[in-house]
Amino acid sequence: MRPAGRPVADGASTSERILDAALTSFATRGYEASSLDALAQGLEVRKQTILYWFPSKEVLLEAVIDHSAVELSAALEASLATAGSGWARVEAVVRSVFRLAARRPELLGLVREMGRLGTPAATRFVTAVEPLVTRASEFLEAEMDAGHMRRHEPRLLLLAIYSTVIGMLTEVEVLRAFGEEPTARSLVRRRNEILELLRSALVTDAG
Amino acid sequence: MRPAGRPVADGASTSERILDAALTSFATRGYEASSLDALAQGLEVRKQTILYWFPSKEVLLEAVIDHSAVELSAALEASLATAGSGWARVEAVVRSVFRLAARRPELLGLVREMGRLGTPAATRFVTAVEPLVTRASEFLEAEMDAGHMRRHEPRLLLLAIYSTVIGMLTEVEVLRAFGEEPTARSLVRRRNEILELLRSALVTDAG
DNA sequence: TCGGTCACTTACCATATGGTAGACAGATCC
DNA sequence: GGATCTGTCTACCATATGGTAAGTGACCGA
Repeated sequence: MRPAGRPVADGASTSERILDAALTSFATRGYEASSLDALAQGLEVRKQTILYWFPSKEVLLEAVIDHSAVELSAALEASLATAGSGWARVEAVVRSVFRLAARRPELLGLVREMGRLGTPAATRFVTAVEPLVTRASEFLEAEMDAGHMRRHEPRLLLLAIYSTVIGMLTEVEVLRAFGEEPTARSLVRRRNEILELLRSALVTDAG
Repeated sequence: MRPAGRPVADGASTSERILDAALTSFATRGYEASSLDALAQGLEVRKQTILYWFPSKEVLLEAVIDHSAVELSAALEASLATAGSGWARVEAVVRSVFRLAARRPELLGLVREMGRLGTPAATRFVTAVEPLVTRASEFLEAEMDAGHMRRHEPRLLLLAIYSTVIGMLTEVEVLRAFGEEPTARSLVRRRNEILELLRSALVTDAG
């Protein structure tokens, strides 16, 4: 029995730990399938502690969405801000998405979960990510104008890149279902194939 | 109040209607988030009728998986059996996947749901689809041997194709979240872009 | 030292869930 | 016409769920 009262401040705060565990659970098991009880048990805390920080499960979801959108945006904004232009810069961003997928798969998992969650949640997420999408679109458009890339609708292009990466996540799941745990080597090779696929589809001879 | 006793035999049988509704619900809302009550209500039937045909929710899931695997395999085996070789035949199969995604999105949605469902369910599905995967792998390998396609590990190649299509499904969801209902025109154009992407990545000059 | 706040607890509650037991009505077979 | 089988129903149950109310102890400022 853990005593009541103010806890020892070891590492992450309770609300942060809740957010993190909720993100993982929502992204892997799904929002509706995640129970507050199970969440609390994993955190070695009572369910009411969760409801103290986030007055309802829906509010918790919104907080998870906002938090994730910020983290996602920060990670990608950083790579978007790197120097360079043309394909090199696109490749840098895509590689950072790969890194993000390896380091925080829950983040991309949550994005995938968006389709399942209703319009309100999806809208909230999209709104939070909108600035990032706009920046990326503008960059792509500039590159097309400069003749470095084939002309595409930039939003669709982003979606193509995004869905390719999401697809790679799914691939890993399917491989596991086939009982073949992908090796680090094979994953790296696969990434390079995907990059080559994107490059050949996007870049002009001048790029 | 619908009377008890034997129902009128109008169209699909009850068990088929249950299977179909369950597939849709499992694929869109997820297995755990789908309640038997809600399912029954949609079918204008009591929950116990579902439990009469499928003695537990888990058995229902297994039936849905088996049923879907058969339908999926049938649709793709048919297109695999078409004449032709090289890229033309690959394109025929991919196009049939696109058609399937348009006609029965639940089927591909269930495949995507597999990652969430535990190992038993995923194993069951993979086992049921295994012959199809083997056939497709053999075809791809033969094409590579004949020099029509660049050399890849055929399973990874299938996964690439699969994840590209799954990705396109996700794209539509994201577009909708952005409030942009994709038009039939834009979807067709997108499909052609994806086919071109695959072609350029797979086919050799001799293909 | 003492009241207040903060972080977390126990004690409940209404509802929804998957599942069981058994009644009941129509069809079928003898 | 009665027994039986089939498909659906009503009645019920144990458990799990999201959420409310109220308590408890540690810490803090006056």
